[in-house]
Amino acid sequence: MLDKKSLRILKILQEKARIPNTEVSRLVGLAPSAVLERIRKMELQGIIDGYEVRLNPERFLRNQVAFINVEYDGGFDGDGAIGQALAAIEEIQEVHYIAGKDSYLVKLRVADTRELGNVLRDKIITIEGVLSTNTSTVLQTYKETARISIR
Amino acid sequence: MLDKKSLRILKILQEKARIPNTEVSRLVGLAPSAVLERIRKMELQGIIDGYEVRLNPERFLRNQVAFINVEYDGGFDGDGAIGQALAAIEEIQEVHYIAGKDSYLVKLRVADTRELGNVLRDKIITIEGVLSTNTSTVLQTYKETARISIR
DNA sequence: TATGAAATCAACTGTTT
DNA sequence: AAACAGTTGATTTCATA
Repeated sequence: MLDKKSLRILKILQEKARIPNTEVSRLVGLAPSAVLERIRKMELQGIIDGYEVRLNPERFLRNQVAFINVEYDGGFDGDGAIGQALAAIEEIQEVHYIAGKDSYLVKLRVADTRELGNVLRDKIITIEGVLSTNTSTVLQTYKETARISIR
Repeated sequence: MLDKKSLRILKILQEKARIPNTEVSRLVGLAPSAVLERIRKMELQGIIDGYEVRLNPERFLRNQVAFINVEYDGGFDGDGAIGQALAAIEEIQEVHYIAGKDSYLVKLRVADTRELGNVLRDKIITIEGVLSTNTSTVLQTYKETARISIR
């Protein structure tokens, strides 16, 4: 479905999404108009979902990462209501429903452990149906990317 | 440190990083050259780390997400050697060292559970010092973003 | 730090192969 | 699908406020 040139374009965009099209065209050996058309097509097909700036969390007081296991009472989770309530919390970056454990795994970013406590107390355990939480705080991050290796 | 206009620019770039500067300038009410200079400065200061394309994982056979707890023998983790070895695995998107548990938490993306098994068997448990793994597979994802709310 | 003018370069369209 | 040429529009620099 995607040929070598398109994969090449995506790899370039994964590194530097704000690169000019003409530079991409030089790198992949196509005319700028051809590159433009390929990118457009991939955007329309939903292969490319968008472009994001990567901000440095340290500069925005979002240095503390934590993962939280959220257990709940099944009676309150119709249509994933709890997952949606968790997703609405701004400090939470990821909400996953985990197989087998009947629980959600949540990733969040806050300034420090004090703020972590506040979010837990004020925003998470107050969700109707949430029974308990189990927090793992991160001491060090060795890798953190949304990149997928393209093949 | 960052005034209202710069925050506004960052918010715009978080949504659409490939937006032309002139359009940003119209949105924030500054001249294009002023927008350019602000963005340049934030790039140099490390506030902006880069720009990424967001690809649709389904289109690249990366639909299965899993979180893996990796326990290890402390004697083999000098200088975070195990964290680094985990980070080098292409299917792994995140590697975090977790407080208290003496373990790593890893997030990965693969095509399916078969591939998950292969990565575990061939790439993770083969790292010297890794004692055991505990995998949580994701059934549904409600939210998944690297965005931080700017303030 | 912002603006505005001017130059360079890129984006985009239409046409052709 | 791609290239080419032409037009529109964006980026960038610089002088100035």
